[in-house]
Amino acid sequence: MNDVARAARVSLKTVSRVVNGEDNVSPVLVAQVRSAIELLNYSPDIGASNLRRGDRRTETIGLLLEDVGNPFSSALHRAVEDEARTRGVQVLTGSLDDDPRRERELARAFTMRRADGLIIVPVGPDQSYLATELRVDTPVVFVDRPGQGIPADTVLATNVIGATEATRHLIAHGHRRIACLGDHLRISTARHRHDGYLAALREAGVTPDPALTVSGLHTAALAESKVMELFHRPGPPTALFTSQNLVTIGAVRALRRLGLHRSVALVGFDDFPLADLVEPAITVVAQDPAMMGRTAAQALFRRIDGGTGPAAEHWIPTTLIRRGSGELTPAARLLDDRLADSL
Amino acid sequence: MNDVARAARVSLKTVSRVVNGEDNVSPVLVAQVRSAIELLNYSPDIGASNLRRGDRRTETIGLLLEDVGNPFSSALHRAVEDEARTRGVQVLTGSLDDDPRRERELARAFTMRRADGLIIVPVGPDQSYLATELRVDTPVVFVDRPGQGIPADTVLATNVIGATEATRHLIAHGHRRIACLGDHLRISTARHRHDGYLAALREAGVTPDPALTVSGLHTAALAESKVMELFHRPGPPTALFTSQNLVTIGAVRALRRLGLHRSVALVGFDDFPLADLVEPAITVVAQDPAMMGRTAAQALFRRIDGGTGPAAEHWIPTTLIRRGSGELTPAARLLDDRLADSL
DNA sequence: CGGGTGCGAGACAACGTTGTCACGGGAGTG
DNA sequence: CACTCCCGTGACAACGTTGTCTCGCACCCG
Repeated sequence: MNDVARAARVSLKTVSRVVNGEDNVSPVLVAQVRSAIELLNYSPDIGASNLRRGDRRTETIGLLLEDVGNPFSSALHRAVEDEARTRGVQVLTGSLDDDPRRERELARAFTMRRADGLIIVPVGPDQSYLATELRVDTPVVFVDRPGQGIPADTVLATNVIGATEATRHLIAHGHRRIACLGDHLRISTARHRHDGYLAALREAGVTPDPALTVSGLHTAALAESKVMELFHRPGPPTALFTSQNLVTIGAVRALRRLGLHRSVALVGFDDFPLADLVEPAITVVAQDPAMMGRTAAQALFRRIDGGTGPAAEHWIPTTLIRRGSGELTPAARLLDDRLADSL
Repeated sequence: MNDVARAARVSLKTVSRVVNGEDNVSPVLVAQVRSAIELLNYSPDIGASNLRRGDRRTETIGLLLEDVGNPFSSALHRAVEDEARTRGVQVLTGSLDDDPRRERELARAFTMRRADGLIIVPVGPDQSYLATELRVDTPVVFVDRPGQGIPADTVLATNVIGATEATRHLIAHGHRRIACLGDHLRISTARHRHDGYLAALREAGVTPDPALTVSGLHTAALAESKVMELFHRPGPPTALFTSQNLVTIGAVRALRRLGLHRSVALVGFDDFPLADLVEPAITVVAQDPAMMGRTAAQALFRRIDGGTGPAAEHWIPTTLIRRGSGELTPAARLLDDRLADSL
């Protein structure tokens, strides 16, 4: 900027005025400065600018996701980016991989870069570290899972309701032995979806069989092998409720290998691309990750812009999408067996 | 930092020394400073630090993707992040949505934030603007597509070879009327894949039918309708080569609606999740986005670390994955028709 | 015992930018 | 014609941090 001032034969301050589009600079000097900027390929340093400025905005926010590579996270990411873009704000991203240490590291890294705010899909059991790790007045919004130990706006899917609806749907199709497969129950989404499953059973007067709940599934491969196992035991289920993306996919693979994909009903929580193209198409309780991301970003920017008031909870509804796999009845099993025999 | 110095009753410089882990500070003072830092929740400002520092590293890089939400981009993103993580570097991301204006805007935004380097999936026809938009010595790496107008390391999939292999595979299964469906031919990947398709036809002595090349497909919905159209015209193909992810998915949907999914062969360029679960499973020429991202990041960090030498080209090989859809023969069509009649 | 050496610590300037204030001159007012 | 006011411009300090220089002191060697 010094160089620009020299080249344009004006003071440093005048260049600053031109760059920031302030009033009261004569058109002649503006032109001079502009051409000097052009000539020297000058690019303002937003960091140095913040240093001096009163308001301190880096126009950058941090986004801590489970894994930028997975569909749910990347849909969320995209929505946050779109919302940020309308404000000229850039997004720093990081994957947590279920590692609380990593969560903390990233929060620190983004704080050192003076992010204006953070959107977090929390993985650790406790986020109270944020109170000290963050600078005062750095707003945080939690998405997908509630954070613990620090009040903050939170955006959640209606996990219990959605899971209840999924299970109720299976019950309505005549199922009584319904398995619930999901991640560790210490993860709030998995727990809430399991709660919804139990609620629907209770409501229908079905006594839950603990042998039909499998938790701790966090990869498709693991889910696949556990489902295989489930069907090699006595008293297998006639329907599956899979409470997460990867688990659903693992279950589909397992049912296929077992030749049961046309006879065992399946409803998954969280939609995924191509769910409509497999045979049978997969019935799911779809979340709306785009809406969740948009809502979270809007909440964050409201806080960044000085919004006050107690921490809010935003509930994003889920939708049951009937595609076929969830509408199979227990009878289909018998029918299918006969069909298989006839070939 | 001033406050910390006061609280620890030492000079500013001593705090700086402790924070940066420099030698020659007495253990007593180190402890004092540490506890003052703890007490005040002090967090260093990496921006201010760079301002003074000689080397000027923000430990932040920029990543310009097609769309953070699509599987190819997000796999790339993940690999770049992993590579950056080992170096304590954070990643700023942005989606370009095929908009050259956006490409330029983001390059500028990341430059203002003093990113140490940029990894770009270029969309514009010309990247020479980078020469002026970027600060000198900001390295750039292009991925997936070559950039024009500025020399830079480039990471590319073996598009021509992969497309040739895909088409050859279809020819080997007896096909002669093979359609090539893809994005605008001004996009280099689409063009190269089309070139590979033509090369394989030529090699086999098949005269390409221009009516079997459809370009300009950039969404699954558009691809779906164009494929439908293709089969409502006289002389339809017996096999499809789809040169991109979304086009493949659109084609699968179309074939299904037409009831041709078991009789018209299909090989897609670029793998996608669940390609193995649809019926028939989709044969693809898989790219290795993780390898591409890793390679790009490594190249970038080499430059950031002062690596010199002429711009390098890195070619990442593709792999043909046979899953069923690409192994259907023209005869399958007849067989399928008869089967359909018999039901 | 004198002089050199090395180590711990601080003072100060500078990085790129902007807020604040001051200054000079032309226009407008009485 | 003197006075005020406003407009365009520049000088200067300050933001948070670190490189450079200096200083005082303890230690070692001859």
